[in-house]
Amino acid sequence: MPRQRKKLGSIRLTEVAKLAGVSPITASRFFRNPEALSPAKRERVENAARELGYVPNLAARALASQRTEVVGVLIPSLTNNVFNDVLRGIYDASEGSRYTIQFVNTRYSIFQEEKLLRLFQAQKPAGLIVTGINQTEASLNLMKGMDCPIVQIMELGPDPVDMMVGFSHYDAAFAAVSHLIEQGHKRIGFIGARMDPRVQRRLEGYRAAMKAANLFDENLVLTTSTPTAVTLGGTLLADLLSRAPDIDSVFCINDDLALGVLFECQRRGIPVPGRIAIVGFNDMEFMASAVPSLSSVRTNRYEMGREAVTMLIEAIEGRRPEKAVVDLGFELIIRQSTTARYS
Amino acid sequence: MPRQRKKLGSIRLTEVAKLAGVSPITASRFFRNPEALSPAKRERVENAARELGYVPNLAARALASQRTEVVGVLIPSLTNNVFNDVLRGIYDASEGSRYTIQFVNTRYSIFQEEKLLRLFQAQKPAGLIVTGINQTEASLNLMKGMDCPIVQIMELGPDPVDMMVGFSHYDAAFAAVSHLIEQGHKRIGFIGARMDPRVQRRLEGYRAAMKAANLFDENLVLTTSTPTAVTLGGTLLADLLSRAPDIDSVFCINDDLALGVLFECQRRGIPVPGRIAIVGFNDMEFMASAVPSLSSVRTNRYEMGREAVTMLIEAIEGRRPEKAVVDLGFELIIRQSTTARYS
DNA sequence: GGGCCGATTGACAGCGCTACCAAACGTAGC
DNA sequence: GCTACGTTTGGTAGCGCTGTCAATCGGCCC
Repeated sequence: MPRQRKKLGSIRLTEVAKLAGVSPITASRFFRNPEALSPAKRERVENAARELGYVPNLAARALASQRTEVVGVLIPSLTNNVFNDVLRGIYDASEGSRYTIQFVNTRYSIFQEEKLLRLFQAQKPAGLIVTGINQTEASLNLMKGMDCPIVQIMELGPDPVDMMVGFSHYDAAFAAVSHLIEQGHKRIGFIGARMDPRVQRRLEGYRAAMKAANLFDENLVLTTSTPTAVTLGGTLLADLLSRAPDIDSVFCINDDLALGVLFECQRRGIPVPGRIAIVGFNDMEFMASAVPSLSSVRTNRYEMGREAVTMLIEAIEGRRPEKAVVDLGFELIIRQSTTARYS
Repeated sequence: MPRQRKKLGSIRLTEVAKLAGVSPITASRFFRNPEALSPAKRERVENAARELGYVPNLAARALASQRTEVVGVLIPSLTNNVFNDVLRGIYDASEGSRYTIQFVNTRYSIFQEEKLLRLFQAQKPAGLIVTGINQTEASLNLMKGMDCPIVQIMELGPDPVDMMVGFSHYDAAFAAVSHLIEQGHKRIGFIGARMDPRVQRRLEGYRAAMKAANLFDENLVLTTSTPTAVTLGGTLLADLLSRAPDIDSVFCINDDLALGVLFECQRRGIPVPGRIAIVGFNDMEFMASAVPSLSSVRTNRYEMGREAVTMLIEAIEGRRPEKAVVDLGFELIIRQSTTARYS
């Protein structure tokens, strides 16, 4: 005796096929590769689908085809505004494509990342976007074993798992600090928070630029593992000033810290840039508005997201981009906080 | 003749069952409702699964069970930092649960929202979180027809589709403006951007408070449909000043605008709060850091995300929360920008 | 007209899991 | 010991779609 199963009222592909007068498989093809149908049938199926309001069952499709149309995105933080912009680029560029973005938060933990990677692996995603180049050995093996394209974003490195879109944090920091040096600054402080791998590389860039000019002094470097915040910028400046009162400028590893530093200067009546010059990193929108306007290193975060998805989708669909590694560069944006000596 | 299908090497439930010496269906039960198994078998299945590194195939599960463990989230913007905090709360609270968050961006369009809702409907999500209470008629019907719990977030209204977590934007704005009035301000400007439904309600709150004090003047209200930005705050203040040079304070519908207003005042040498007092909205982290520190209305965005998911999951699992509508309130945070007359 | 080839179309089976019911297994009461 | 009842376990079928290969069709050349 046949057991009754709750029959969902939703329209199946078979119904569409019946209405269109074709076989189910032909209807199926219409949704995956319309070009393969003769114009007549194509139109018939299209009309039938529209008439019935057919929506494919993705679970069934995934089960039958052994793959999904999900692009997994592993991002270390939702608090850090930088990733907002990246995500926005990712979502914008994926819109209109057949792919669905599924993003997860690694919380700056490579072990969490590994765990999530394992989860994704089981889901057989169409592609993967991962942040950075510092993965665990196991994660790297996992990624190499997955037969889907992968883009590493945010930075560049010598051994891409597959593809890469980023820029050199080292070079960017080097350029920012060099600018300060050119402006005649000698006691350039470094203020860093969170200290994730990319921030570490900015520190290396700072160190290299300072050493090259024979200006490096460990006392000028102040870092903390605390998550970044505007308020923290003020606190860190206070700490740095008590340790090295003679600083004449500060390189902040992001704009929130830079803004906090500016506010702390205002609070203490320290002229910016007269007494202390400030450079931030990322060039968030508010940097141009501040008084004085704040110099920063513009990074192409939105474009990074866009480019990563675009490359990924091309690769998924068999059109691998010529260049597997894309350097989106950076731009030093010089504003009043490092030039005008007006205050 | 049997057609060969690419046999994926991944371990299936059957393998686990075999190793554990139970039937597949028993193994299946272990993952969905371990309590139903006898302790002995439970352990056997658990060990077998661990040994084989079994990960369930979600597509097959979804197909067989006719439901997914996906929670859909419809958010109007990724640019607006407010939604960051909400999303963060959503992700944090869903972590550790079996549910996966799938979020989409409506771009402040109720038609885009309707389209996405339709998409979700086909996916049979376990639950849904939607922003606000202004949906199209079709969207509302769609939602009522879906047999999954739904939480509307960000604001409150008289007719919840199902559940609601938010606060009164009207009351919050009313409180902020009343505070300015109490401080003796009479020419209180209103600066608004984007003007989405929630911002509209803040405008209504402003209008009501001003009218109640007999201070309302249409010339004091400056709005634009442009997306919000710090720079925009400065521009809008400039516009407002040229239209109503006698304003003694400004209520900004968010903190970015408030910061822009502060910067513009600094640029023009206008003392804050001496000549112009400023109140923002949301109480972002930087408000406390600014010089002078900026008053604002604290809204519980992170908690809103958390609460929404928590209620949703409870409801999905059959434990409907007692209160279907949760008011998370707001708090007026008074700082120097509306009190200290020091500058 | 026949044969060949590429373009379309279709039949069949099965992806991995769970809903449904039935059977087996306790356990308590008489 | 037997029945009654609740608990645990298993068998069967099928969720809706697509991979694989075979069959059919149409056009073209000789």
